[in-house]
Amino acid sequence: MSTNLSRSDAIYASLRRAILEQALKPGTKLPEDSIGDTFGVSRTSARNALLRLASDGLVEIKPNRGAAVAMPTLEEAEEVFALRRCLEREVIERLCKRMPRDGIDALISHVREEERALQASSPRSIRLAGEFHILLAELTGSKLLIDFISQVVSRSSLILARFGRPHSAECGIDEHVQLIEALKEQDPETASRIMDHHLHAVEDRAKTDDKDDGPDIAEILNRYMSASE
Amino acid sequence: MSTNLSRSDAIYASLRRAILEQALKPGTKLPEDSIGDTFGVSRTSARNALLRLASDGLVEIKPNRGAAVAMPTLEEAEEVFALRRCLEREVIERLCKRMPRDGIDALISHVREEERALQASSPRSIRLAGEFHILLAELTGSKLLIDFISQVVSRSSLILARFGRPHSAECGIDEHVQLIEALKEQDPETASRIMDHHLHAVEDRAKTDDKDDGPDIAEILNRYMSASE
DNA sequence: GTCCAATAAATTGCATGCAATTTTGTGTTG
DNA sequence: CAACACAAAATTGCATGCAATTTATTGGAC
Repeated sequence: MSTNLSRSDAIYASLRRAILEQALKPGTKLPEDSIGDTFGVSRTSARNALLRLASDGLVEIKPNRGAAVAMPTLEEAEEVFALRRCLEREVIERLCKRMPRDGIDALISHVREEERALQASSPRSIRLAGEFHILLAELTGSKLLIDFISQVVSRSSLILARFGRPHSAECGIDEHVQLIEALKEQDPETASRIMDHHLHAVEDRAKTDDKDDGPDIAEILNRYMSASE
Repeated sequence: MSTNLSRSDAIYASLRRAILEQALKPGTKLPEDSIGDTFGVSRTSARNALLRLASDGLVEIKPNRGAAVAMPTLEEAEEVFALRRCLEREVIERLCKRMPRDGIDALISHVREEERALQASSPRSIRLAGEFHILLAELTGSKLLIDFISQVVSRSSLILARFGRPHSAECGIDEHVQLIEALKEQDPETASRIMDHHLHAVEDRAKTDDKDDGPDIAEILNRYMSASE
């Protein structure tokens, strides 16, 4: 474990990543004991991490029944995307008013990384696609907006994992490129239109009905645990 | 303790209420041991409740330093109100499109309750004022929107507790009444204008600089613990 | 009086164990 | 075969204790 991260922080990061990269599928049980064993810690730390993931909406905890990766319904999917559109519109409006000095560069750099991950067929590409949107929110400088965007983006990923084609990224990179171009021009109308179009495309991609079962939890967590060291 | 509520649920509810009614002021330390002692449970349950309150933004937890009621800065205050305006606008738009069958009655009933609490000079009036907004969100039927509205309303209460006059409610009841009238007419423009005006008024009221120190934690928690039984 | 170091006290991070609850497996019956 | 009852196993909710960290107190020096 890294010196600065508490045990529960490390577990949180690993589980989060595994869920967002679709290695842990919706519905996958996450027993405290198994997680604790896998990370070589007690249930206490595992439980803390699960509580945090639950508040992010990535995990569902039912009393006396344990934790599992959240299983969004189609109804919830509608809600998430509707609210996401509202929030991302707000992000775009704010960024057209005020884009930080290195904002455009950071976005371009991020898209580069998305491209590299996609070419390498790395599972990271799925997570990075979502993180582009979180980066947009970060550029607004509003902590609470970042938190809310992060939640809707995470939930979108779950929806994709549940209802979309296996291992498909939720965003097209070219759509991100177009958005950056519009943000450069600081035209709220165009940028908002592109974001709206992009989010509808994301939503459509997320709603192809296709499901399969996931492999053994410890196996997956081992991979993600190593990655966080 | 109620039969259906877990220990941490009961503690969460009591602490939340105490914070929202301004009995526990921003910055108040919340030691696990004290809370556990007050409620007659171990630290485990106290810690779980604190973690939940932290994810709501009502409590701040720092590693190795413990938990305290959140202390919003003026900067955070700006953010919260800006985002709140965006979200409440979304609520209003949705309610003008679709108001549930008993929606208006529920709102009127709630305002009645606000009035009664205000007449009785009950600390509940502060909490109820915020809960009017949460009720609006509930009428949209969107779980996630309720969650986010709940967070911004809670944080607004903290801001008021920090920067506003002592024991002042964040909303004028007449403003709520006006809003209900506008929702009855299902006119999104008017309703949005009134809500915006209302939220600016709330924000102004929240920014009178005045602070004082709070009394003993156990004393306050005892009062709120009894109330949850 | 202020400042510093040492000590004591308070508190958190975490592991562990037990009781309660839920899930799974097995055997019996129709 | 399906349905049911019961036992065993797995898991959660929670309390408790210990080590680590932080905060408060005390005493001494200037």
